Amino acid sequence: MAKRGYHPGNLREALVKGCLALIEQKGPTGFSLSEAAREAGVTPAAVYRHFEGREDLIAEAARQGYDIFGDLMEHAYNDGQPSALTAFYATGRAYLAFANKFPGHYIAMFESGISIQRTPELNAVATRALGILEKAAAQLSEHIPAEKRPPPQMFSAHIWAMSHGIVELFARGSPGTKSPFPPEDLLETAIGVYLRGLGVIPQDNV
Amino acid sequence: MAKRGYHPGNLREALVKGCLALIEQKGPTGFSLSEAAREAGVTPAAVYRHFEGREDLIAEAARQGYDIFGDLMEHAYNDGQPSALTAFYATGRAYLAFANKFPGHYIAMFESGISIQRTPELNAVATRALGILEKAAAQLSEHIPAEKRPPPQMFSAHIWAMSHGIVELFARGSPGTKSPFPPEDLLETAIGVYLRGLGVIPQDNV
DNA sequence: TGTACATCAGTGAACGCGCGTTCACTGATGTAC
DNA sequence: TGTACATCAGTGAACGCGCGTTCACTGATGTAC
Repeated sequence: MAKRGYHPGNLREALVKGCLALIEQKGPTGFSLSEAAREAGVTPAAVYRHFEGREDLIAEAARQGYDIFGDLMEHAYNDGQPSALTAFYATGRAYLAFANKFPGHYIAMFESGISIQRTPELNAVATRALGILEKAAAQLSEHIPAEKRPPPQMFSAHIWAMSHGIVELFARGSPGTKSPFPPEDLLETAIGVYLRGLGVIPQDNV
Repeated sequence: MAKRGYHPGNLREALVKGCLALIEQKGPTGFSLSEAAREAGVTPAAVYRHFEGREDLIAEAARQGYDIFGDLMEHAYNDGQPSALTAFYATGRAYLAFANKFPGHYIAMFESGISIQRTPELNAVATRALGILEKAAAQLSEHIPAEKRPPPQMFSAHIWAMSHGIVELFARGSPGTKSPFPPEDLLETAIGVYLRGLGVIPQDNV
């Protein structure tokens, strides 16, 4: 029988889980390393067996987040095939769904202030996830009349920014800035208007 | 001759200023009340003469931010008159300019997690500022063919989200997510595409 | 199968530190006469 | 103009607290023979 708080082999995961729970409750800087240890039922000192400190712990949470995020985006993208349009919409929706379903990871990734460049591994996993959005954008942009086609990178940056903005302002309990529209509708409509502006959807086909 | 650190009459402002500097350097939760006091050259206890605590101090920074923001947006809006289109573009640009020029205020307003509902005064000043964006949107939406006109609130929510997303991801040193495009261009192009999608700008007029 | 030993992942005590908050205090400023 | 007094905005000492970090330690697990 294990002693209270004795987690051989899985403390690392338990700490990340506790960290995520705390991030959701108190924000990325609203808790201490000791608190995270307590959450996992363990002495603060034990944390140092697995992480260099608080930042390192959050970076690991973000890393896992980008992993999940990448998978989600990839699935959405593939499910939308072979239509470039459907695939593109699906990745947008997946962004929002991810933020809803994994708020702790989302915060660790986009609001905690930890750098994507922090470790090569974090960089790689983030690049992969965001690359899928760019791929979807590139594919769709082939359908755009050449003379009004923006660079696909700009294209995906726009959609990313829009999704992120909607999440930040309207989807999470961003304080007091509720809009009268559900965030999903907001995003859906925004992408629709945007794509019409690009000529990907015909003007009449409203 | 005043003693070192003796600020009769203006400590309140000095504290807000110090707080803004610290927010820029360390983020909205990266400093303590004592640090803010030190920044203003004053004992921690002195802070309690003017604020209830750290949160209250940040709320005041946000309040001043919304005030400035409202003025900026209003000027931009008025300068763009009488063209609804020009006025609208100008408010979008003003959003970005504000984030650039007053990063501390911007963070206090949109990233510190303090609620717009915190005090009636904060609520009022925020509502005023954001109302200008809605006004510009409403005015512009009169130019949109009725059958494809989204509610102006949705319209302004889109532009707000897009601006906010661009600021968060690309304009401030958001870690490692530099895009190859200047944020101003990103926003300008995004709004252009979006307005084309709405039919406010003719499709050919690219 | 049993024993001896190395490794590993935790404990818990200890440390110095800066924090938030309170309190009686002090000295500068403003006001009445 | 001078004086007495109230008010106001700061000081600085004190407190208890939780934090991060270190360290020697312990006992469970895995491995060799």
